[in-house]
Amino acid sequence: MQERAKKTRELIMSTALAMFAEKGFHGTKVDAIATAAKVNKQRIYAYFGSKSGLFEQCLVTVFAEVNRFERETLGLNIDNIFCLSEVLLREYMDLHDKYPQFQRMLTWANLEGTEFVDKLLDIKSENFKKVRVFFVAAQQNGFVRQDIIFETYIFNIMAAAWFYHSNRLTLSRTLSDKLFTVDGREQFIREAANQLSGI
Amino acid sequence: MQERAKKTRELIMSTALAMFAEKGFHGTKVDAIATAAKVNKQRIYAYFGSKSGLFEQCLVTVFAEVNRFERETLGLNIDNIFCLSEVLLREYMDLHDKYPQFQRMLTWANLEGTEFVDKLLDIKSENFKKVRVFFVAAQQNGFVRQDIIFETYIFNIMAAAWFYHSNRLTLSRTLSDKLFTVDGREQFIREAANQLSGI
Amino acid sequence: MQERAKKTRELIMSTALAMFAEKGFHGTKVDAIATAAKVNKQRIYAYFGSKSGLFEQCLVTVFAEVNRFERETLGLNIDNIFCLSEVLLREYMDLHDKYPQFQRMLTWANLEGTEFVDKLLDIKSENFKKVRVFFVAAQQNGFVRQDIIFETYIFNIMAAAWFYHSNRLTLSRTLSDKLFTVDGREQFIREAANQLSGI
Amino acid sequence: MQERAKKTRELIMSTALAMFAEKGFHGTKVDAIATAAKVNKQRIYAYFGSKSGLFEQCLVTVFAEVNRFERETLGLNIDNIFCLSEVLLREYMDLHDKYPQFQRMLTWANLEGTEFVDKLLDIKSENFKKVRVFFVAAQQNGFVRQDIIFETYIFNIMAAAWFYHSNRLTLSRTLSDKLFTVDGREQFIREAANQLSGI
DNA sequence: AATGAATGAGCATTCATTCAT
DNA sequence: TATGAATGAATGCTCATTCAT
Repeated sequence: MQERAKKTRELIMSTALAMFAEKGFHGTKVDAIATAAKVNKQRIYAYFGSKSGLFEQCLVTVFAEVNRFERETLGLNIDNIFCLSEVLLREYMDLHDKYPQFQRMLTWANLEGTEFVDKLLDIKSENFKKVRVFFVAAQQNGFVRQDIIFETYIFNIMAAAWFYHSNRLTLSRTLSDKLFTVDGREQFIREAANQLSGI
Repeated sequence: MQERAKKTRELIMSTALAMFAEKGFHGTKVDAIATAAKVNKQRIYAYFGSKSGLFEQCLVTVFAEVNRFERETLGLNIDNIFCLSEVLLREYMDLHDKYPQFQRMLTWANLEGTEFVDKLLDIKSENFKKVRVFFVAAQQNGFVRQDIIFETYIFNIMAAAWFYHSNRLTLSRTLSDKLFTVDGREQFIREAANQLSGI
Repeated sequence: MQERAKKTRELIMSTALAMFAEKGFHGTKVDAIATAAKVNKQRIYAYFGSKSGLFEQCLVTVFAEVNRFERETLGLNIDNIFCLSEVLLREYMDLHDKYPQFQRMLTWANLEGTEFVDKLLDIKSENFKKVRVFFVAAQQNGFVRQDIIFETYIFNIMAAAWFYHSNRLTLSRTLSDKLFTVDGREQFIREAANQLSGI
Repeated sequence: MQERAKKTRELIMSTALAMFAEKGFHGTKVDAIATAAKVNKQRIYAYFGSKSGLFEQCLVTVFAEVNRFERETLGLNIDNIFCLSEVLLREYMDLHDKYPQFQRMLTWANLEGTEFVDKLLDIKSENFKKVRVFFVAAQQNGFVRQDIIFETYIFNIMAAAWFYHSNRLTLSRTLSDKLFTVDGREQFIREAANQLSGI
C-alpha cells in the first residue's frame, strides 16, 4: 500500500470512529463519513469492503488501543497496596475519560448483538494478571476482604467506572448532579474505593 | 378514545418497545413495527405523531413502569438490615432480569443524547427515600461502613447490577463466563454484596 | 335534507372554495378542509362523493355566482354610452376584486384541463346580450371604432381586467408596480379604456 | 461536471419542465419525472436538491429562454410603424404559441405565490426599451393615441395575447369558438390590433 | 489510487377513501 | 346525521453500494 493510501485509510478510520461512537452504526451514514473525512466515498469500500467492515475495524481498533493502554497502566503505579482499590478505580475512571469512544463503541456493539462482539474475543483477558498479584497481596495484608474472589472484586470496580460514565445523563438528573463536578468526582472515587475494598 | 383504538395503541406500543429495545431507534423501521403489530402503519402516526414520538412514549412508559416496580419493592422485603446490601443488589439484579427492555432503552437514550433523556426528568428520584432509612439504620448498627454517604453506596450497588446486564456479552468472554450461569450469578450476588457493604 | 345537514354542506363548500382557490386541487388536502371547516371528513364524501366532486361543485358555484353578478351589473349603470369602455373595464376590474376566487378557480380549471371546464359549459354566454346593445349604439354614435366586432371588443376589455389580476405578482416586478397602487389602478382604467375604445 | 452528468441534468430539466407546465407543482410527482426521463430518481436530488429546487430551475429557465427570444424578436421586424400594434400583438401571440410552457409555468408560479416568483426578479425588464422607441415614433406620427402612456399600451397588447392563450378552454365555450380556428385567430389579431391602437 | 456518476431498494410520512358505531 | 378508526397506495427523499473514467 502506498503512503498516500495509508493516510487516506487512517483518515477514514479516525473520522468513522468518531462518528460511529457518536451516533452508532445505523445513525452514521457512509456519505457523512466520506464528507467529514474529505475522502471519496468509494475509498471506504476499497479499503473496508462495507460499512459493517469499517465499523468492525473501528471497534477492534479502539478496543486494542484501550487494551494496550490498560496493559501499560493497570496497577503499574501502585506503590502501596493499601489503597489498591482507589488506584484501580481511578485508573478505570481515567481510562473512560481518555477514551470516551471506547465505551460508546462497546455499548453499541453490546446492543447490536454478538455479530460485532465476536471480533473482540481474542484481544483481551491477559490484562488482569498483574493486577491479580497486587490483589492477592492486598488481600493477604488485610486491605481487601478475604472472602471475595478476584473476578468479583475487579468486576465491581469496573462496574463503578462504567456506570459513572455510561449513565451520566440520567444519573445526574435522578441521583445527584454533584457527582459529575470535579470535586464530586474526586470525592466519589475516594468513597467508592473505600466501599469497594469491602473492609 | 374508543376501545378498539385503545387496543391498537397498546399493540403498537408494546411491539415498538420490544423492537426499539432490541435494535434501537435507527435500527428499528416503522414498517417493521406496523407489520409486527399487524397494525396499519398510518395508525402509528395518528397516535404518536412520528417515529420519535413513539420512541419517546416507549421510553417514558418502561421508565415509569420500572419506577413503579422499584417503588413497590425496593427495601420492602428487608426483615434484617444485616444483609441490606445483598437484598438491594438482588433486587436490582431481578429488576434488570424482569425488565430487560428498561436497560436497553435507557442505554439507547443515553447514547442518543439529551433529546430523549429530557423526557424522563420528572419521573424518578423519590424512590430512594425508604432505602435511605434502612441505610442509616444499617450504618448505625455497623453493617455498613461509616464513612460512605448514601449516594455513593447505592450508586455502586446499581452499578454492579447494571454492568452485569449491560456488558454480559463482553464480560462473559473477557472476565469469566461462569458469572452468567445460574450458580455463578448467585455466588456473584453474595460476594459482591459483601464487598459493597464495605465492611 | 335536514337543516343541520344543509349547514354542514354549506360550511364545507365555502371552506373548500377558499382553500381550492388558494392552493389548487392538488395543493388542497381533504383533511385540511375537514379540519378548517370543523366538520368530520366523512361528511365530505357523504355530500360530494369525492374530492373531485367537491372541487367541481366549488367551481360551478363561484362561476354561477359571478355569472349572476355579471348579469345583474354588466352595462346596467351606463347612463352615457360615450364612456362605455371605461364602464365595462371598471366593472370587470371590480368583479375580479370582489370575487378573487373566481379567477383563481377558473385558472386552476384551465390548467387542469377539460375535465373540470366541461362542467361550466351551459352556464354562461347570455350575459353579453345587453352589452351588445350598448356596443352597437356606441359604435353607431362613433364612440367605438367601426371595424371591430363585438366579440373582439369585449375580449380585449376582459383580457385587460384578467391580466391585471392574474399577473399582478410578475407585472408589478417587471413592468410597473405603480399599476397596483390605488391611484395607478384608476389611471390605468381610464387610459386603458381610451385605448380600448379604439378611437 | 462530466459530459454524462450534463446530459442527465438536461434530460431531467426538459422532462420536468414539460410535466410541471402540464400538471403544476403538486400535480407532478418526482417518480413520474424520473420514469419519464428514464433517469434514476436520486439524480434529481443530486442535481436540484429537491422537487422545489427543480421547479424553480425550470421556471427560471423558461423565463430566461422566452426573455431572450423576446429580446431578439420584439419590435425587430417593424418596417412600418403604421402597424406597430399588429406586429407586437402578433409577436406576443406567436411567443405563446412557441413557448406554451412559459405561460403555464408563470401561471402556476403566480398561483403558488411569491415563493417562486421571487426567483424571476432580476431577469426581465430591459426588453421594452426598443419597443418604447417605436411606440414614441408611432405616437408622434399619429398611429397611436396621444394620451396613452407606454406601460398601458404594452400592457393591453400583452393582456390580449395572454388572455387568448390562458383562457382558451373557457372562452371557446362562452364567447366564440371561431376565435381559435386558424382564420379566426388571424382576424382576431387584425381587429384587436386596430382596437388597441386606440385610433 | 482516486473520483464523479449512477443505481435500486428502502424509509418516514401523507393522503384520499372506506368502515363501524 | 355524525364521527372516530382504519386502510393501502402513494410521495418526497435517502442510503449503501457499484460503475466508469
